[in-house]
Amino acid sequence: MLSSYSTADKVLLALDCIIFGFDQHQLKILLIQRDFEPEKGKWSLIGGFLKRTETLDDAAKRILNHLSGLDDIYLEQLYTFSEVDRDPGERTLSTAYYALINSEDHKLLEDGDYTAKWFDIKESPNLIFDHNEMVQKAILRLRRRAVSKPIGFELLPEKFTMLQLQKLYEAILDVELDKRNFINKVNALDILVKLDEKDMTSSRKGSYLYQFDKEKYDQKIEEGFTFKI
Amino acid sequence: MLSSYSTADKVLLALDCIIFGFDQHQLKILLIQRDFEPEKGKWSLIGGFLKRTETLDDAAKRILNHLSGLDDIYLEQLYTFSEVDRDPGERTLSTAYYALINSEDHKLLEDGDYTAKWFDIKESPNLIFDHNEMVQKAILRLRRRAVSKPIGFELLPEKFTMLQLQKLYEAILDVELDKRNFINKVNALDILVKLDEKDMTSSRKGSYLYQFDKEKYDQKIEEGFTFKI
DNA sequence: TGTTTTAAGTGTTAATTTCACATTTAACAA
DNA sequence: TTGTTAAATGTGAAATTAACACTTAAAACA
Repeated sequence: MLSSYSTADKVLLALDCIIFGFDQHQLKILLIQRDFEPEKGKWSLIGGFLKRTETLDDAAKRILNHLSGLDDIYLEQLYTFSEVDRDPGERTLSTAYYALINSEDHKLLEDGDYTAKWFDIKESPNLIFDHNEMVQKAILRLRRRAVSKPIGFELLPEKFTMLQLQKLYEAILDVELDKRNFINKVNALDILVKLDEKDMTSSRKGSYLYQFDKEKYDQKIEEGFTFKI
Repeated sequence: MLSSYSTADKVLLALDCIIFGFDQHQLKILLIQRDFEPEKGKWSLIGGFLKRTETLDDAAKRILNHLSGLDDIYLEQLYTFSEVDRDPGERTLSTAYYALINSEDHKLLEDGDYTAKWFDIKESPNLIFDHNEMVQKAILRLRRRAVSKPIGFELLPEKFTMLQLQKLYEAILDVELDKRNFINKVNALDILVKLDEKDMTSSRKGSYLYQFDKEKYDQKIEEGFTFKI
């Protein structure tokens, strides 16, 4: 190997977080207004730079927490973007992370330093640099993920109705699903507990609430099962 | 955003290439003996450092070519590894790339500076740093990839037998497949041309050779079809 | 020349999964 | 009590997948 440590170039490594949110209806994305040059004032993903003493996973969490107040979010690495001129300021690579959270549960910080704001995914503004590309890639990954492992149970309120779960899947996959088939498939997974309680806000009859059985779920994951909507 | 360019840390960014090969029987992996400290003499993935003026894709190609003589290989980004002490020499992150090639077609350079050598995937030596982990992750990705899109047609000789194709899938997936079902599924894809020629090396009767119909294949890819063995 | 040997080639059936689809029911309101 | 609203429920047809064994072509050999 000809290149050794001493002669190799060092680079800036940024992180950008694609945070998807679900508010019972729509898939949203969390963006901030960039407060420094270049591209000051434009919308961008939540981002920052890696420090020498942390892993990428740690950095993604730190940056997300710092810029949005969000805590305890499971972030997954997506891809490292490396076009030479992707950031006109300085040669910077960026590792993108993504997460899917319940945008109603997690309250955003609202102080003056920066503004993090939820956008409907279909109406989000144009983003700086290669951030649009990052979002596209994250959506594709999220979809593939959603149909292979049950994603998003963690996303809903602790108790939720089948319809809510279905809406979540419909939002992620951007398709309409058949109610009966959806219920049958989810029930076949055997990872939900049907409660005696009903949610009465949406209809006269009320709809049963379900809870997610963490133990069974973890067991199934271990067995390596896949979910296919 | 509080961190700006000037205050951010710069880091070394390495690349490591997981090159899978197939020689009609086994899945192999290409390794080299490291010729500098730390860990000099131990086996490792083919790796090097990113230069400031190139993309990761370009760097991966350059490094692979330089250390193995392999050219024109399609490499795909796998993951960026970032444990703080993953490289005891200096704080270094590494983006891993992987590829699958026909190890008989591509001849390796054989000069004295370094030694690249194929190992049976099931008998490969222990590797330095986190390279074992990289290989594991690459295998999983390759498997997922293999069952969703037809991979590996490019891997075989131009003309190949059904059995060769089946062996390739068996090697990647590490399972045994039923001959009849395999043939039926592949034929259903309608992307192979059956030739009048036979391969007489393996049996008295001889087995028909097939060729891969690039045009049909590209068209199917465009239509977004998936392959499921 | 015909008998043996070897791997290639081939098709059917049962089981499972997926999809499409319409009526009844519980609760409240009027 | 009647009307209204959304929730709950099941079946049959179609498609896909999985399991499975015998025949055939060609060369080798007697």
